Amino acid sequence: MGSLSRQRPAKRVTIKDVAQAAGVSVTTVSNALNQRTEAMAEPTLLRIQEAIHSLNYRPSRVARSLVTSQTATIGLIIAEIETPLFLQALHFIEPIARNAGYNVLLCSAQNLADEQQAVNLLLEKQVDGIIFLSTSLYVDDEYLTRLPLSAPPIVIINRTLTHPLNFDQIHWDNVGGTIAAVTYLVQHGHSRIALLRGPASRRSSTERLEGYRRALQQHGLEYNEDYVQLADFEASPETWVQATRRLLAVSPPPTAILASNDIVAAVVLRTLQRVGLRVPQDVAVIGTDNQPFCTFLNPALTTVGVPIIEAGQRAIEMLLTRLAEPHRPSEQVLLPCSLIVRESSEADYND
Amino acid sequence: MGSLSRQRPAKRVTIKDVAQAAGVSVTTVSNALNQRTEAMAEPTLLRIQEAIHSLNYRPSRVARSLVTSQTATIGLIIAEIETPLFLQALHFIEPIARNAGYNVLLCSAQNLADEQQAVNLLLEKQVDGIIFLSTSLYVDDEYLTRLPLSAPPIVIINRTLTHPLNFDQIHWDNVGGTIAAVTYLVQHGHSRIALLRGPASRRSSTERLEGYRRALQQHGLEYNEDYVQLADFEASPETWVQATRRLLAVSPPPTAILASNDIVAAVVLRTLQRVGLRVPQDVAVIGTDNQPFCTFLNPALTTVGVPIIEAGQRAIEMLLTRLAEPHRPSEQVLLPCSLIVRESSEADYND
DNA sequence: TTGAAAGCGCTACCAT
DNA sequence: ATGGTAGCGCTTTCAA
Repeated sequence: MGSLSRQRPAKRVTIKDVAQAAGVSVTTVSNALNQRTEAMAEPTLLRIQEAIHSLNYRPSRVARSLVTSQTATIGLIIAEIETPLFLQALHFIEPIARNAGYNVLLCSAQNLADEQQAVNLLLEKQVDGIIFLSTSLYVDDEYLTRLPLSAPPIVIINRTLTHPLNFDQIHWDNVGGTIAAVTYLVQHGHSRIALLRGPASRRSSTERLEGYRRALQQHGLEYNEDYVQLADFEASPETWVQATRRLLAVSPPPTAILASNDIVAAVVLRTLQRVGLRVPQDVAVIGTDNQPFCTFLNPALTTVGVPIIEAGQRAIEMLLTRLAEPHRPSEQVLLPCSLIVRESSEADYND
Repeated sequence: MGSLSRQRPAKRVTIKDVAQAAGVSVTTVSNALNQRTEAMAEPTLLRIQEAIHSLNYRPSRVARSLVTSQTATIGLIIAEIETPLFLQALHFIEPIARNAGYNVLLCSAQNLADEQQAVNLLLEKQVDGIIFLSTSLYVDDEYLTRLPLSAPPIVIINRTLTHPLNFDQIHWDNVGGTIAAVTYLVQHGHSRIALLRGPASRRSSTERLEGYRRALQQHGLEYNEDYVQLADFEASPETWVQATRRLLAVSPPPTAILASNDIVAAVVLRTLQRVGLRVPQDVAVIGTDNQPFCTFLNPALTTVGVPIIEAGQRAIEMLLTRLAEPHRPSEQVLLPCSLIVRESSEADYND
């Protein structure tokens, strides 16, 4: 835990001090603090408020939590805190939680060990609920089956559980999103559609590849492995450039490229433009994630949106619902990934 | 506070249960939990560990906090949580805090009322320290002069205080950053340098305008008000396009444009390219903030970096230092804003 | 080497 | 309409 050796400059003003100053009992002060004022004499309440003011008193939630065993805080364990997309979810989760009277205690966790430590900590701090915002990397969740009975409710976003666990869960439909993108391209006359796939270690990459294959099949197009190249979004941009060049070297070259995420797509855009190809007239480009910067690329990037905001909102709402109704059956939600059409795909083909 | 009416499914296992199971006193268990094991008999310790394991016990930090009056958590009040740049600071603050044994409790605050509420909450939750990550909007901080003596130490990032308050503070040098950008442009042969300024309500915008004027003067260039247009980054992108067009309509038009932030710069880039101008050969463009996407624009964007990461790191470090040494004098840090040269400015001029 | 008991600041029950 | 008091789960003297 590190060494927490420090003296607070001044002793805290307590409910006792307030009671004494107002000439009432602590019970009465407590009642006043908790809006149990119906049966309270006006002047008493006033004296208490006056005492609170003049002593600059703030009730201790720590003491309150000890007796109520509720902390009014929710733990958020975020795996990919370096990804702006995931961090962005915070922007929506925090206000909803706050409006419901909860604060968010943030823990980032890069791996299983971090994650276990975070969970332990949140249990020790007695948070009222936990949200996992996960990567699509496979993580062993065996330890989650051994939580104490007193553990708070848990909501899991974007994670395939490896053990039977009946938590509330939220996923998004990577397969469906990719199918939507391919279908859109086919409808605009494309038949030579390439996929820059992400690393196989990610469930999301696998699912998108799956969606790509299925969509081709649906539209009676042949799967050509030359049109599928690895563009690992964790590797260097130079590798994405090379992957793009490999696609362009195929004969005949693709007329549309699905990129493994929006950053890769931006680099693809640039690579195409630098060899003199026009987007979308010569090649259409579609990204993945719908990061904010998509709108101001040149051309603005068409992309398969990951519903991270909805996921964050739903997660906190599900948690609040469960807090209100602990015994309701657990819920599984699959959010759609929808195609957001912008300029980088807006041309029709005939070849 | 909302209504927190809920029963925990199961009673918590307490230190008492552990003591009983191990056949020792709670004191001894407490000693074991807090590594005071020097004078402890081996078998006793083993029995305790065994009991902890089999009961699946987690000590309550709430109870611990009540007696130690330390919570091992730090409050972060973040004004512009919607800005990826500010959110990004979290990625660096959280791990440092965690390594030092602290968690981060997050509060977003859009205005003064939010902020006051957040501060009150953090005081009630008895966090060990508070970091303010502020906008450059002017906010009244009178209420901060009236905090109770028991209030924890505070570190303030990016805020000009309106009242005498001796908190640790971190700023960054917007004036210097803009001077660096203009100087760089002058050295590359530019003399017609335009500024898309941000809204006057922001200190940062005012400071950048100030830096622009000073730099022109330093280099013996005349201030031409036609070269200064408003591009409010809170307004619509269409207004930035118009501001850019106004600059291009000036005779003679500028050969370089400093944008109010990177997003505006991206739109400027696109606007220039769409009227057939090449960047940087015809016009150089420089952004502000150094957001991650700068690197994969086409051309990659030269920008004046805002040291948000360093600010976050320094803030948490300053807080930890103060926690260790409460009585050290307060510290004021001014971090440099340095020019990050990329492709959008890499051409020399002679006209 | 271990234990008993006071007390952290509050809530909640039971009195009056 | 208000108060006394037990007790939340832990740490921390002080004693044994």
